[in-house]
Amino acid sequence: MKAALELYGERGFEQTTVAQIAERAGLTERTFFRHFADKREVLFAGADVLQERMVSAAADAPAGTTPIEAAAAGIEAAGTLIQEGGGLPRQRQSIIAASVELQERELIKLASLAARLAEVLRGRGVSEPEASLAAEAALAAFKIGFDRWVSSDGGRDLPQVIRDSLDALKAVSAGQA
Amino acid sequence: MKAALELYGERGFEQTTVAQIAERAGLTERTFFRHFADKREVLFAGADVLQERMVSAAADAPAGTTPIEAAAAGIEAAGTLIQEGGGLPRQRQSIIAASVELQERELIKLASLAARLAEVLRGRGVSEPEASLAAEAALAAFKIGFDRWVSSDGGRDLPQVIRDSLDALKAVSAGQA
DNA sequence: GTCTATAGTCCGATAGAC
DNA sequence: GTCTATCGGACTATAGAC
Repeated sequence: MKAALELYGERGFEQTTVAQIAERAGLTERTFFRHFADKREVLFAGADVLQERMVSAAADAPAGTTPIEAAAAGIEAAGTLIQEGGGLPRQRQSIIAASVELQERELIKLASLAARLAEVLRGRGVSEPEASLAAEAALAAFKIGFDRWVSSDGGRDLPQVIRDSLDALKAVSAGQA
Repeated sequence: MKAALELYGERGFEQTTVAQIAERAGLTERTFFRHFADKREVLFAGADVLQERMVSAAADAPAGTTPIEAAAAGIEAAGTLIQEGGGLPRQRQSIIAASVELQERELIKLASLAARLAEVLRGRGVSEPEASLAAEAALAAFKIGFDRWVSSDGGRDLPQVIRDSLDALKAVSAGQA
């Protein structure tokens, strides 16, 4: 997996073959596909942990919290976890940004997060379509906040950037220019 | 292309080979790939027309329209166009729903719509991140409205369903349960 | 660990439309 | 003559089957 990330960074995702990854890691191709369903999954190995963290945070929000704020708790917790990854998330994102195939995979992972978040909200008594809409809105804020955090050089706090994004989304939804 | 849609519906997308499509259409595999970049693109042949319609509608919104309402004009126009497709969009969606690969492609097309919409909003003087957030919020309402329209049997009006979704998103963003 | 089906690319050749 | 659509065969890599 370290070998895969290195090669994706060096030559690009499409230009890297599984054979090359296996060689560098001292394995066979067959073994690679045992660990990862396909070439792309290497980049999304930690997705389930992130999902769990987000779900827990949203589910643990105090009773009476509005749907959008419960969702906000989820995406801020996700931001905290990502920030703990240090420079790796940024490196990972630059690889993804260079490949349409990887962006497709990224988007379906985000969609899966939104679906789980909507599920949590429904568990909190929110009905449809409000649960799905709150979840999608929160994920939009998460995505854009994360993008801004990645492209900013510096030591901005990711959960805070995500929070600001969500607040901006609220404002723009309310019709503020 | 008609041949491809038939086969995807009959045996499923993954179980259909390009050779089978080509055979039914009376062509060769090579020719299929001249028309479509890959197996999935067949399902998204009209995407550029939809994008243009959406972009025009958003760009033509009266000056002074708020960002979210300009975006709303775009997604409602897209809904009108889809509705003119009759039963085809529903058939298309049932094929997509059965394949993760196709869902990935669908999501990146929607992301492309959001990106174009954000561009239009910036052209209208909206700054970032507000432009991207309004675009993403609108697309979320579009997606969920479309899903609800597809799963409803009846003759509901798609642009109206999308409009209702956006209004619900506004309400939920404002913190209403 | 081997074998195989399939997707998708590259090279070029051919032929009708205008 | 140029543009566009078709076809043929060889080739690589992914991914699944055995």
